[in-house]
Amino acid sequence: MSDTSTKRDGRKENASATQAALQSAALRWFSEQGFEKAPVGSICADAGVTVGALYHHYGDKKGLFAAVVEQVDAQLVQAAMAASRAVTAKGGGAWEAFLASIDTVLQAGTNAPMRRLMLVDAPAVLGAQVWGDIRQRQGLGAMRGSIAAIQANGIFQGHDAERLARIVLGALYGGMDSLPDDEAGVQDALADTRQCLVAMLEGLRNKDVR
Amino acid sequence: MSDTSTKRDGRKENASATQAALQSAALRWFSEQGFEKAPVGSICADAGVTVGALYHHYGDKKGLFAAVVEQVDAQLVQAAMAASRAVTAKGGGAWEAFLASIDTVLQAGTNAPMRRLMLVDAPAVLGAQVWGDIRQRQGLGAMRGSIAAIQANGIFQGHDAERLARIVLGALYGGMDSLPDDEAGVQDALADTRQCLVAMLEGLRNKDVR
DNA sequence: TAGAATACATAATCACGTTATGTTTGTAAA
DNA sequence: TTTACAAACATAACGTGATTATGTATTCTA
Repeated sequence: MSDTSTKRDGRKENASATQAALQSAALRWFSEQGFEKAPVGSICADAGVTVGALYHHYGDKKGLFAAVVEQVDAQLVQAAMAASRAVTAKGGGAWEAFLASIDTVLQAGTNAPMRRLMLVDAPAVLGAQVWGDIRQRQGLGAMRGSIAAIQANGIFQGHDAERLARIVLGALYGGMDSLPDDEAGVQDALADTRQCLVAMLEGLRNKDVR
Repeated sequence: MSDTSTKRDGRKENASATQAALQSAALRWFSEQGFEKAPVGSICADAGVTVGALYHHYGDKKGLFAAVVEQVDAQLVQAAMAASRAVTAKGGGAWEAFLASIDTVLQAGTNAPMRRLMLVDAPAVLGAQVWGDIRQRQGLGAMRGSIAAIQANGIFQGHDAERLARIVLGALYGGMDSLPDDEAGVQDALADTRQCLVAMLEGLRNKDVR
């Protein structure tokens, strides 16, 4: 009588529900207060569970943090790829699609708390190994893919895609750092930042290095 | 009888001696173990003082860390400026002098522990305010000065020097991130990284943006 | 020379992450 | 149906390490 396709494990449903609640509460605390000043007790209280649940699912505080970081990073990659595809769908070339994805990341960098979470706390808290793995799966991997794609179109030839990806992302992060924290005038700063980045990329594009 | 020019405060001498010992020990612990895994007790034991001395001079652990970071950053700026001046002294132009200073920073980035200390731990531990002030006084300020100098030579015109400085430093840090941790092959990677960076900068240099 | 301030040392204290130990509940086998 | 087992938590200590409160010696100043 028990249809195996509809038979679901009530435990797993509950578990993923508490995981979602924990990650949601954790995202708020981590982004608003930073990793250090976000007590596990507060996060769990917000999520409506006890610390036991947290340690059962994530092992430790860093584990929960890693899950949050990867989730946010994945969403950003999705948005960037969507923007890229939108340009392609409208007949844009690989280069324009590439720039569109960069624009998306820049726009996301407008959010200061998110910037700290992803670019400041994440590398420090998670360490080179864990953070490196997450980057490879998400942002860095996507950027490397994008660069490899435009390299296939004859652009950016002659250099390691991995290295180019890191340098481009670094410049992108530097540009995000130059954005003002307050809301006013962000769009102007954003436009100027974009121009600088595009100029550098165009230079890299057209130049036959060495 | 007391000659004011030679009369020195014995307390201050002792104080600066313990500060030097403290910062020296702290630099070792912070660079080798990272800020988190460097107990104040161990640092003080290495320095030959008790925790009372640390809290008397620096207020808290972060205060000591900030002092170490600023000291290291200042030394790097000194080295970069020296390299730049050396090029100028040999008849090189402003552009070549600029590239020489960048080379110096890149070379310093070869040291992985130092990279974590200055680029990973520092922003996370000190926070945007304190770290931003240190950067303005040291690395970022120097880079902004260099860019303003070459802008005076007709290069990099039409953009905010502050923004350009952040973007260039970001690209530089991204390039440092792409360097292998092991010793072998660092020089090759360094050379390739340098080529990428120079190409981007040349692009920014020659392009009349917008 | 008295007083004040600096420069520490020492010994609690306290916050917070972690863990050890229960308890419940769903589920699969007997 | 019952038994057993494991996942999914809750609860209450525990331990570590940063901070602080307090004491003391030394040096300068008035």
